[in-house]
Amino acid sequence: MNSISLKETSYSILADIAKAIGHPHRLELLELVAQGPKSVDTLAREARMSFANTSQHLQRLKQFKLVKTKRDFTTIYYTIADDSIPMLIKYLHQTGFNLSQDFKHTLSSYRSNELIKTVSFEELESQEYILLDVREETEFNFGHRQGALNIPHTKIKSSLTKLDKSKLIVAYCRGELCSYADTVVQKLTDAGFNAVRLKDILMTKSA
Amino acid sequence: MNSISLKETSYSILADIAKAIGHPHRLELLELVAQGPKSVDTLAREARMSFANTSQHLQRLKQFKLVKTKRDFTTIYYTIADDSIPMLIKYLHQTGFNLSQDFKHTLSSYRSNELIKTVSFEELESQEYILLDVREETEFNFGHRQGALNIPHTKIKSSLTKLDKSKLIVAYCRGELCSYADTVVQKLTDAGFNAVRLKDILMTKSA
DNA sequence: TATTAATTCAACTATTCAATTGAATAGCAT
DNA sequence: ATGCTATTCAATTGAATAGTTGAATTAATA
Repeated sequence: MNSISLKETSYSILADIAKAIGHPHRLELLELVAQGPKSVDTLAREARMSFANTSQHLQRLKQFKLVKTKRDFTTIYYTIADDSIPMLIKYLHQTGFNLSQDFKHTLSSYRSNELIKTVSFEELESQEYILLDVREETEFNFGHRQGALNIPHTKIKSSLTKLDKSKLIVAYCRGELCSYADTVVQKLTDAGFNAVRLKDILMTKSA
Repeated sequence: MNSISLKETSYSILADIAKAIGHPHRLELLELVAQGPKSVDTLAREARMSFANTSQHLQRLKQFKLVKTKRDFTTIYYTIADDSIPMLIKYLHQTGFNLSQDFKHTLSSYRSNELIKTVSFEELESQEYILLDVREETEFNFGHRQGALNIPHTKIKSSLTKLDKSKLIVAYCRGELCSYADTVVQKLTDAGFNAVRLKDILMTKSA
């Protein structure tokens, strides 16, 4: 193999990976499985895609080795295949943010319009706050930010007594495109809490 | 706009960027323009693509705002549109390396077979060496690693007297898929120099 | 104004990708 | 062996992408 065909082969492999993430559904599926093992049924529901379409996209991700599978009796769980993939998607978000005014502004103006404040760790400084992970318990167990309290977004209303009204509540979920933290911030604010959403995007297993 | 359509819009934008880099030719063109402004003619020649095809791919990259253009009389120069793009491609390389045995091994076994030693900065430690940038002078001027000497790969044979045989020569070019540094290492070794290729991949403007 | 250089656009053909529908498969329990 | 649950596969239709050929456009020069 000479250096030209080597170059062509190598670029083709990289292009295949980029194509694998070059569809909105597959990007979302990857961000979901990065939070922990999930079944096809769970992924289809969370992402609001048809079952067959979800399975088709998962086959493509599997074909290019971005996901791997583990069967538990009749249920097949999909997981992220390598820790570099969430990093790659993080940089894709960064590039999207830098290149696309639509990407940059529609998210922030939506949150601004809904009166959802966002905050980064740097902005929090030494201020006292409760870090609230609103993902499912299985996702929290798979990996979460240090010091976070887990209250799944569906259970927030029935868990208000667990929270201290004197402290700032900083909620996060699966990434910047996940709206569960938005919903939680709104509900907590309505209930008299001082609640904001964490800005930092898609995290690795343990922060 | 509700949160679901916001999510869909945002993922579509990110997917478009991923699709834009989801072709071997476009990946190569991006790595070339990351080294400094280049004309269509130059890009077609360097990448060994037809002129029309090169132009078509550049239009697609421009459509998704990964490149921008600047006209100098009749010549149009293409440049990288944002510094996050080389970072994104760097992570794509990392993911390719982690996921694909072919990607990981064909490059290193090719170099191993051609007796081209590779070395990283960490491995160099405090050893004395000459850092040799073998790209074109225009690329070197656009940005290069600190302390590097520039001898374009086409001029290496006529520049041997510029190099100190008592020192290790560490050559680099545009990235891990660029073979110019391979060629230079071979020629220098044949001429009695102790020459290796730098491992670290695609760099930003100034190291 | 005509010519040249550099580049983009349009049309065509071939190939690949995406969503849906329905069939087939895999594993487990009875 | 049969039935159930969960999932994958195959075929179809339509959309999107890729490379080539040749025409058209843009800018500068004579």
